[in-house]
Amino acid sequence: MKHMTIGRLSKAAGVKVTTIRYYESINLMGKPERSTSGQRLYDDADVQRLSFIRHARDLGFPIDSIRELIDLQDQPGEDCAQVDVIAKRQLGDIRRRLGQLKALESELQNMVRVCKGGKIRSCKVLQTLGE
Amino acid sequence: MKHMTIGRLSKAAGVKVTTIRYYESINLMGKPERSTSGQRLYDDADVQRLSFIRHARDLGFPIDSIRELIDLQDQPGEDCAQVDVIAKRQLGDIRRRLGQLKALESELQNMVRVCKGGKIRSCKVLQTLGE
DNA sequence: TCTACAGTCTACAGCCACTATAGAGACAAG
DNA sequence: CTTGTCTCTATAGTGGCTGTAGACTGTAGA
Repeated sequence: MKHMTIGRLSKAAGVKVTTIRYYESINLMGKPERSTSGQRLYDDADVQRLSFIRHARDLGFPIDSIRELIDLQDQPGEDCAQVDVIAKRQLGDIRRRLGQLKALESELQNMVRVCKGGKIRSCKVLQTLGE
Repeated sequence: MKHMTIGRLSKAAGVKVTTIRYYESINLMGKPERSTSGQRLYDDADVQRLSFIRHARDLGFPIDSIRELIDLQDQPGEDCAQVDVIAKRQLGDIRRRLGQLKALESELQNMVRVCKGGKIRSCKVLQTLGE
């Protein structure tokens, strides 16, 4: 019994309406049934799937990884090693970005700290950037 | 005396040729002189400016902030407070992203740690994502 | 001088993951 | 019946580039 409009799915899963339609257009969400007037109709399974996607997106998983994870979910008898690979790849990605950001933070912090005011002519921040 | 081709500028500043042309198209780099056959010609001032841009990009400054910084550079008598504002805004940005990434890292790390192998049916990682 | 081959040119499409906009039709509450 | 909210499609824009196609130019070696 599908009865949920896209707006209610949106609230239930915490994903914007436009984003849901976007997910449909890239086949991340399947094509839903339609009412006689053409409105999309969803059920609780769709809420589940969309919540899964949202959580994974919140954790920074790219869409393609999410696609892989969903495919894997449909093979409950297989070994979960591949899931682990995807999650660890994502963790590695995040750690790499963390490292980069930390380096940027300290360089920027240094730049800002040496600024004692004054004219642009002698601005340490700009000088550092120009090096 | 402008004599440097775009390829040599590219190497001198560490910015790809296509990116230089892109910067020109968005008016971040000015329109260069051309040789009789139409090739772009640059000089050392262009190397300086492009290096400045590159360093700022490496630090994650958005193009629009870089535009502001370049504009400020052209007013050496003004107070550098505005430069400070831009740099601190960028630092704030980076710190916000750092905070987010750290949160993601620990959540992902937890997910991966509880995985003891087994079948997808009982995969903790997928279960956590589905919640 | 001929020939390779690297470099350069323009113009446009594609990337990711959406977001925004326009214009029209559908539905629920008062 | 009106008002306001929801939904529909289609298309363009975001940021910061990257990739592709097809043509032209410049240079080094045989």
